[in-house]
Amino acid sequence: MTTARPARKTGSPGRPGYDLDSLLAVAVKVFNDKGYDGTSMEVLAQRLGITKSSIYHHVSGKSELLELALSRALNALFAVTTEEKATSGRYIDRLEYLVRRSVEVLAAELPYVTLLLRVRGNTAVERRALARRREFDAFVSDLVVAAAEEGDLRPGIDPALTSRLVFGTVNSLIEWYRPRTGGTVADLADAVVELTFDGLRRA
Amino acid sequence: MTTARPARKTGSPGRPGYDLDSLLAVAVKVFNDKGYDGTSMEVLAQRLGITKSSIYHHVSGKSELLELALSRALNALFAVTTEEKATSGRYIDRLEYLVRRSVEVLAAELPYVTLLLRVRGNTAVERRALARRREFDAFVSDLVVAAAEEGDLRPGIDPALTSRLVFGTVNSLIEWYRPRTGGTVADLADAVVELTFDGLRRA
DNA sequence: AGCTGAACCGAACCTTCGGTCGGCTTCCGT
DNA sequence: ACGGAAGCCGACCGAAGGTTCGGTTCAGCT
Repeated sequence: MTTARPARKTGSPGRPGYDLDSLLAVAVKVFNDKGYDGTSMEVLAQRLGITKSSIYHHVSGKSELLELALSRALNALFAVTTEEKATSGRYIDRLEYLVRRSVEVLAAELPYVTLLLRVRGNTAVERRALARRREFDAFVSDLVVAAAEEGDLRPGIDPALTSRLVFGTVNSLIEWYRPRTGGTVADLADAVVELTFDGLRRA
Repeated sequence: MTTARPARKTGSPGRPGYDLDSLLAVAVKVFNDKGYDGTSMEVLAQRLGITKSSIYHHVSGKSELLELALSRALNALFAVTTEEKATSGRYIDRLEYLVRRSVEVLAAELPYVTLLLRVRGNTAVERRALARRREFDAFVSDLVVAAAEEGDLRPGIDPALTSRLVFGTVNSLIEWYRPRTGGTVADLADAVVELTFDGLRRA
């Protein structure tokens, strides 16, 4: 199960090997495979092709790996909330845009977002991440409420419930979506938006 | 964090305390809280209000607790696939019925299904559960394909993708649904079915 | 009263875990 | 050609992990 280690991009001084980013990428993959708690530094080192102690040259400990990964996911998601199309125009259009972009971010940063969505809150690092995630959820929830107030949603829909379901649909992508398997990300986003906004049944 | 232990129903011989079912219920709750790998037998014992070793009177080990819980969830889900309304009639109606009943099962067996949906496949027990879960997924996937062939789905819909999205929506309920918070389970099932089949946008 | 069955306890066991320490190797720029 | 920077290793440690074992407590039955 030992993976060959990647030659780092030349041009920088020092021995070739992992830099923080390439190491993090492997670590997150393993975390997603076995779960954070289920991953020991030992097996992580094996998959990296280096020893346990070498990991501590790059990070201060296991929890820092987690923190770096979670921050990356959260930053990518929050970046969407400040894009222009998410902050102006009719609310249902903002919502559609946000759903579409969320799918795209999720696809682009799949391993990191996956890890984020599985955090349980066992440690301080995890609890901080959960708090930021709730902020993001609130942003979307507000959009649904506003879209309902503008009269663009089907009548009789509960906004709070709806935003959770929509989110659930998007987030569930991590369970099966894998890059370069079938269509493009844009196709995927189209399908999600279509199902969410127009439904399954023939009109 | 020590929880008082429940008095078992009298009438049976032996010292009062936990029986397998009541113990399992607590264990699953803790597993969902902290994750299976994140739960030590020590903290589990604390929450039970008994000692570590006492747990081994009821089960052979940590993994048996997991196995019992996962079986319970899987049996409940598979039971739906043999109900009459899931095996006869137009396929889109079978599908709608299955979605509705899945929501109900998920609500009724919430902790157990939650645990099931978080399994990663680290151990043999987990891998067996994942295999059975894939069987269930295949059942639903076939329904969507058949409904498309009967012409009851919106044109241009990819059945494989759709079944995954629909399932994702249902399964995402475990992330936030809690019993006795707001409406009944039937209301919830209605909302899920409505969003899934008729969509969000005003017609 | 005495026995039996179910549930429980305490202390130990061995393994695995996350983390530390001091020293070595490989590359780049000069 | 050589010095510093970046990367790596092997041996080790204390703590926490799951599990075992011999013995104890408590309720109901006869």
